[in-house]
Amino acid sequence: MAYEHTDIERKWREQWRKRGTYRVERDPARPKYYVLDMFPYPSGAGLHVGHPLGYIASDIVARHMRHRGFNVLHPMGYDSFGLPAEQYAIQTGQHPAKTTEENAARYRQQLDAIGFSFDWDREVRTSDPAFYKWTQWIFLQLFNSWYDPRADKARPIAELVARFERQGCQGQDADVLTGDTEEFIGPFTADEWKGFDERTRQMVLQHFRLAYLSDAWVNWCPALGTVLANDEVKDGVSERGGHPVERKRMPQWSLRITAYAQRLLDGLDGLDWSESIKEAQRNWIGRSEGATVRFPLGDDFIEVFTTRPDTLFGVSFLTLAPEHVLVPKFTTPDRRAEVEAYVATAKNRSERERQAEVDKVSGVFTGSYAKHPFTGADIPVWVGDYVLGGYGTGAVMAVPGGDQRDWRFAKHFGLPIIAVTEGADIDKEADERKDATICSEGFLKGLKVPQAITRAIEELERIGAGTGKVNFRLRDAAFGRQRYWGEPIPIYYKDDIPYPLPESALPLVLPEVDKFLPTESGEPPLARAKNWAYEGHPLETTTMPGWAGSSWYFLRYMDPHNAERFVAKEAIDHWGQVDLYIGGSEHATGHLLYFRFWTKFLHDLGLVPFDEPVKKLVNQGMVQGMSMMANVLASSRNGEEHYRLLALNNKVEGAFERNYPVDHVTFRDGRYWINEEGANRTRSISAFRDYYLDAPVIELKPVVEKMSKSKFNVVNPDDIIAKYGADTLRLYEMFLGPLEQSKPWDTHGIEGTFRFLRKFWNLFHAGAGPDQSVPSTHESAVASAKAGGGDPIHVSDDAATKAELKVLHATLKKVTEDIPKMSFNTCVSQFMIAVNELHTLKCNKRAVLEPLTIALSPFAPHIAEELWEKLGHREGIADAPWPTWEAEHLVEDSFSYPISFNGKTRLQLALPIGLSKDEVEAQVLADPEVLARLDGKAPKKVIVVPRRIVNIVV
RNA sequence: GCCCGGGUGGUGAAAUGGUAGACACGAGGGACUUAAAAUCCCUUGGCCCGCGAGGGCCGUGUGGGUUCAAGUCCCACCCCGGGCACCA
Repeated sequence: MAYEHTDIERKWREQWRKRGTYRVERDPARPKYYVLDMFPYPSGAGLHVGHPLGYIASDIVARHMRHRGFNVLHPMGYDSFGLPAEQYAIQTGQHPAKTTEENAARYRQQLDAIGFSFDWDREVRTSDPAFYKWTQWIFLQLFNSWYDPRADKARPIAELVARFERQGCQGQDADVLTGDTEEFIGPFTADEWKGFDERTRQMVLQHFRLAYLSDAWVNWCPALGTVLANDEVKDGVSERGGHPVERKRMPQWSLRITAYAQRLLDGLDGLDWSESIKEAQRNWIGRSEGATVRFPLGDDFIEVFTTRPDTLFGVSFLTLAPEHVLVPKFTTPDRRAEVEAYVATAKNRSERERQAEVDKVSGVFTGSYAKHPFTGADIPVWVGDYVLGGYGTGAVMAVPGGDQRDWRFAKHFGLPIIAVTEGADIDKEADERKDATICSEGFLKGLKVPQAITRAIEELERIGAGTGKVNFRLRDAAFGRQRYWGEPIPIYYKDDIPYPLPESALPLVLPEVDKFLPTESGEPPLARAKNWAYEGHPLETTTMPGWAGSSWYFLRYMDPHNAERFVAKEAIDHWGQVDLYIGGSEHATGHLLYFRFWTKFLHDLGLVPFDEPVKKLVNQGMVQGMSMMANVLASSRNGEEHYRLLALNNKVEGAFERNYPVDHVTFRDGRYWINEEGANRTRSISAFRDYYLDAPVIELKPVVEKMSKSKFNVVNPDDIIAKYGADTLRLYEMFLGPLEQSKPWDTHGIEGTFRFLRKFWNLFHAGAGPDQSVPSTHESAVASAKAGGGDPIHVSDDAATKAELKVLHATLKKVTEDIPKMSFNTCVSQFMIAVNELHTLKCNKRAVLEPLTIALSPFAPHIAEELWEKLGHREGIADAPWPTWEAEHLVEDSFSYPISFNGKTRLQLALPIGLSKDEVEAQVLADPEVLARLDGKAPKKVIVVPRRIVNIVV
């Protein structure tokens, strides 16, 4: 009978659900394995064929490990808070919860159709109060913790308070872990602490809490009533709507991830992650060693960070960032107007812009002079937007002789350029070499750069003008969003001082609001809620960002229904770290860094026994779409002829004989783009051409680009499954190429994997019925399936031949070795080879087909399960032990040696396996053809690699 | 500019330093069929010689090198993709 994938797959989807095949319980008797996919956001667009790529790979590993006797955790859920649902809500008034519910249902339907072995009983959603109760709870732990530099870990804030009461804040404690914009808090004594009022105490503690409220620079858009991310701002206006955006200091919740910078950096070394992701994280954390230097100015000072204290004698001016807090103080009255004007424009430019426009030098003199700590010379203080407020101290000591940006600034404003290194041509450019010798006058003269750095730091520390310091590029993470659809932050305000909600008040459930927009006065949407208060005190109105829930969700899967704890200790102890995490590389520095940060924090509190969430990380490549571009010759109104590009997402042949939906035509990037899917109205291509282009087609060519709805090149897995089945889809996605690589999707290639499954099926059914050569109709297949799956298969219980066993074991070996290497494409190829060979051998032996079915089941679970049942098994295939390969079946009697002359293969010679090197050489040199080629000459050298090659050098 | 990937047939690709192009698509030819679909068989990197059996030369982005032997290792460069960047 024919391979009726639709019926088989429907049958097993139901059976697996009924039987609870993929439900998983903790089993201490077995070793555990945790396979996780990156948390998806259930978007309204549904899945395209690129999305399941990683899920299929992880499913294969999960199923494989289960066959190997592991207790496998393989869950799925939704990162269901997020912007798209909120935007949709703003536009339509539909509650985001409803949109989210619908989208999740659609996702589920699509995921189910692919036959994943997810344990859906463990599904979690970040927008579910039962889940975000614990996200809020972790936030409270962060709020109630500080980072103790002595222990190098987070500790309860109560310990810090006790410490202040005992000995105040001195030394190391006073070296507070400030966020990027906090003002410096000086040391204080225990008595001073006791004398502080509540407001001051809370303010001081904000400087230590790991979740803290502080004033931070944000891109504020008054028209939208919201804060925008850097990439939502272009040319000083919002990308959406073009409203003006200003840089503004606003109270913002932040997480002190900077406290973990060094540990986040160090932890990377032990991880089995791709080097590119680890590098991206290292760059993002951006550790640099150097020194802070204080330049006195009146009763105050300017502190800078530099990696080159050896160039101190080359300092000719200081530059402050426009947003630096001391700018107003150091501006002299005669300069005030000019400085204020400059600051007003400069600080409103986004950081992106300031960084992008390298050649535009701008700045202004404040009128003040600071004292050089070594020479006592007067150093003019400037303001320049090439200095960023958020990095280092927001001020630089400018060394035009040693730093190209300082050099450009000095050239532009005619400031002195002092040579700091020997051999520098400072008229042309700064000398940034790190192997130079210092030439500037002073005690560093003649030293090499590294020695000079050490010496300069010693001197700075000796005279109390500075200290050696490690600086990080990493900044604290903004944690508040002026949005509705996120976790409410469990904070209330009493006399404007933030206090945490008690644990008993969690979850703080997202309130109903009349509109999902900011209030008229610019408050976030939550300010619209009635009675948004705790015991009469107003509640925080910002919500958490998208990455909050995803920073710890992997723990919740271990114990998803626990109402008492975020996860039970026994569950964490059993499941431990994620053994394999699969997802896109776009999360390199966002999610994956926060994920590690939260895990380390929870580890510090003794809540989890490990401090890295993921042992092995694999990034799947992108599946790209294929767009067809047509070059057409078009005439414009003024009569000029020029080429236009027209894109189609279909094959070239006959493209212009079909009808195209006009509403799927867009003009973008100077091109027309058409899509032929989903038409309401259609217009023939000739009419289309007349209407739009009036032009003949000149050329058609395919273009590979991102698969996306906006490019009309999306391929929906549902369509593929309807035609070929989920097993074919799974195999084909894996067959496309290495998992990590990006590759274009071409539906045409799928025929090969479909044919393979049919051939595999036919191995069991050849000669099984009178009509085997004639495929049965769809109706008859349904009927026989209803009869109880008792369709005849035709397998023999005879012993397998040597040749058959060789095919089987070669395949088992390849697949067993390649799955752990994530090399799934080669597995599929091997299955194809096996089936082709068994077909040639006319093999229908149970002894061969049964183990092969188990090996195939992680890749194509439906067909495997169906055949498994037909082979007479009552238990499902999921727990069938993985068949092991045996080397004895792979030994050959002879090996066909490629005989090469000077490295070029010229002939083949079959020789028995057991021969020694010398015997091989003797036999080869006795061969008539070899002799003929040697033409009487003696070979210079003969290389014999047993079972590999013979190379004759002449 | 810096840091990661990657360049192999018409296409997706394979290849512990050891027969480059497995496997699959597409294409061409053939069988079966009234026909189509499905299935099966053969050919398929390029060029050249030969009626044929067969044989030769070239070939893994480019140029060098190491080696008996290089897609694979080393050096220099070019191109494509991704990330980061006035980071002091």
